[in-house]
Amino acid sequence: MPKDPHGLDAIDRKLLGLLSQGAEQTYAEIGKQVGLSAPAVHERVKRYKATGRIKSVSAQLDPAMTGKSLLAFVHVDSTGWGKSQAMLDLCNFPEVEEMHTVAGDACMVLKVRTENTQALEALLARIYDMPEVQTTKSYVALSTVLERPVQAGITEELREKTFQPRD
Amino acid sequence: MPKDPHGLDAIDRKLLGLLSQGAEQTYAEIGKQVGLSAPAVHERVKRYKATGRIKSVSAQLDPAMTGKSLLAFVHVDSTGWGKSQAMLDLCNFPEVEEMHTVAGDACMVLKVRTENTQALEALLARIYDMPEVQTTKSYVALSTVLERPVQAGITEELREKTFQPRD
DNA sequence: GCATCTTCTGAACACCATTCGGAATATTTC
DNA sequence: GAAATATTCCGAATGGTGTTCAGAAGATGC
Repeated sequence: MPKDPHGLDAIDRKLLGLLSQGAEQTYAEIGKQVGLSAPAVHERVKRYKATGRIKSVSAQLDPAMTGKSLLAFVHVDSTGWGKSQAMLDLCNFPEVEEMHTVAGDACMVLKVRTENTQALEALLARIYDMPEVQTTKSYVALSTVLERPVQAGITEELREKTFQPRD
Repeated sequence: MPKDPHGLDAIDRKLLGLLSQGAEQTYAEIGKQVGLSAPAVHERVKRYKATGRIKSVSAQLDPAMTGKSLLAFVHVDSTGWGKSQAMLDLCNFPEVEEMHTVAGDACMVLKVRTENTQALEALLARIYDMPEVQTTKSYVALSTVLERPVQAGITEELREKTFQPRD
């Protein structure tokens, strides 16, 4: 049973992959797909939750079906340290799904989902109201080719194909 | 029982909100929080799945715990139509979580999660190999303030605070 | 105001998650 | 290398929960 550098064996990766794509099968059915009995699957899943590998099990909502048809990434450029209280307050909007501080020519990147362009405009107006905000750049999604949760797999190829310093 | 413009009443929104934040409670417990019996909750949830409001119920993995410590948004600028086959092939990498075509000064926005900077570099090298790709800009996340799935709520304030054309 | 459709509730059932002892396998230790 | 320990697994039993059903309550339409 060879273990990954992250303490996961092949069955673990397969299990996490299956669970991340749908946690509605019974443990017996899942077990059949990985060659384990139901209690064995249960034990492993319990461990994933205890160790934090599985953060939560939750329902994925369809954005369009709940009034969030428009997706946009908003880059915010601000003077000084970007993480102001006013910025953190944006997290209270259900329209704001992600907020990251980034390296690059923007201070923060927001992923927001609004009902339409008007609501996005209103949200942007709110952002511009902050005194420290200098510029925002919005990238409105025209079509989403792919959107999925964190995947279990890793590409070995990417780990190998790196430039090795010569000694 | 007043219905939203999206065919959802107050209980629906509350239910979807609860389920999107954790689908591990029993129907009886959930029902208690919204003032419904277990079978009633079950019926509504079944309807959400049938109508596509709930896309799936799945486990959320911790990126760091599965070897994806680095988060980056990659903007790809390409000549011609961005959605080439080579670009679509990137979806096969578990490191690529999102791919959108956007309006703005970039053609596509990718959300990628790699083990480290080396793996990101290898992925970028792969992108640059495409003949149509002109430029890429990467925004590496230094810290993630907020990251959560699609929320059920909508901010009424954003709908109201829009500029009304005068007639 | 009556008929129809929808949605709820409580009880009954069937299924599945969960627990447990014991066997098999890996890991450590001497 | 073999004994000792720890880990992981399976099969069977059980308690809890999802699920179904019939009937009541409510909403909707004519």
